[in-house]
Amino acid sequence: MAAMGPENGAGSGPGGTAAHRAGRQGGASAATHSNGELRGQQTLVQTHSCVQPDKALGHHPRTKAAGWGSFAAPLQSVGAAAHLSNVPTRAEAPYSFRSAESVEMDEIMAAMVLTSLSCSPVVQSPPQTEPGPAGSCSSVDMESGGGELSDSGSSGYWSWDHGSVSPAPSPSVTEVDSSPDEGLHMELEQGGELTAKKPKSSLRCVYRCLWPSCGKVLTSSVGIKRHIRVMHLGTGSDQSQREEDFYYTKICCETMEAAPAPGPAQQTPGQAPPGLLSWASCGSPSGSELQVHVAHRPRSNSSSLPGPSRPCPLSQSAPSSFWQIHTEHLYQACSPVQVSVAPKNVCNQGWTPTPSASGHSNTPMVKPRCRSVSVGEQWLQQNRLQPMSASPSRTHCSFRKGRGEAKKCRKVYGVERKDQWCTACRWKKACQRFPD
DNA sequence: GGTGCCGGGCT
DNA sequence: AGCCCGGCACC
Repeated sequence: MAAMGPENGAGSGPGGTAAHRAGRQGGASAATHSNGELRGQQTLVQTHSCVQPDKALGHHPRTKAAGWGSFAAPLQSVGAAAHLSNVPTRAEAPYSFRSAESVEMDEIMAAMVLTSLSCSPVVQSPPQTEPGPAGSCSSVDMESGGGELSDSGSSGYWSWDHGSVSPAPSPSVTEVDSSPDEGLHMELEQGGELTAKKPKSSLRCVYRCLWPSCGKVLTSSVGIKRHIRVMHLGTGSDQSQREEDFYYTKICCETMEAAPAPGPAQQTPGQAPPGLLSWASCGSPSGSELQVHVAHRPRSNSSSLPGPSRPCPLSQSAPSSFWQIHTEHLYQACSPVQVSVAPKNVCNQGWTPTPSASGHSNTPMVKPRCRSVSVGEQWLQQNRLQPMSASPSRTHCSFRKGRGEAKKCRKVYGVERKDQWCTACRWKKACQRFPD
């Protein structure tokens, strides 16, 4: 909340009005003590928040990191500002008999809910409104950036193992439950639930704690109530028991049956599949709800990346990129490159260059034998085309590749500098420094 | 002929 | 595993 302060003034964006109205709703709901009425108010909040991000999306220019921040912050702040501005209104409510402390907490919670809910539809709207890859990517970062504000970090939301990457996405919705602090990402799921209806799915519901900086997700309503009661509301008062419903949200995850090949055939490029695909590159679970996460996952990976470079919808060969990186040095059994998904130039060239950029450029560093890398070699490494992304079968196949324009150590360094060749070349093996 | 590299042998 | 080389395919 403190971070929202400076933004309050600037929160009068295009979406500010809607958010403000949502804030009013949220404020009212916060003061309301009837659960049923609460739900009704929350529904209204959701309705408003569904509209608002679209507006905002349409008007906010997508820029780089500054863009995300500047967008996400207003989203957050708008709700908070709107809510705070409505405190007097709510205070005037005839049934505001709570203690000041309780009211304050309600305000916080209302702001939290509004903020999170207003952010959620952003996930889906970008692919729909802006089919461009940059749009889809940017929106992801943008909204997830907003999520960071009220939650603990960006990368720790999801606890699946990136190391267990498999080219084929495996359906595992249960991983949602395992994450200790999803935070707003669950709202993202919720947003996905609102708009992204997938064809066939089995419904599965989880319950997320809306308490600030908690975000605990449980699979049973009883459990989440107990969690809220014990962890947040404290023992006892019937009031707190009644408010349990307000401090958690039910999230129905539609577990879509795993498609063997999540290809672009089912959906148009630039929509959910991009996220799914790029997500698949990260070993993501596949699921209608999780596709929303997918849209975020790359952010966490690419958050450290400078600029607009981020996974793009074209990342269909991403899995194979991993494969290549891990099989690239099989001959000498070098330590596999820690793939930190560095989608440099990904948006421009698709996925295949990525492995070359990350894998090969890192190769000299990973190799046990240290040597200086010439400029020409660096250029080769960076610009080498990989018409066919290497697949695991590549190491098995013994067919001879055409030489083409491949530059090998012999060509690069010449026979006179044989000591600079890669080991494989010196051994008359397949060159590992400049693999095709 | 030069090159890339598979297959195999040697240490 | 590291090293070396014969031999083959490709250019």
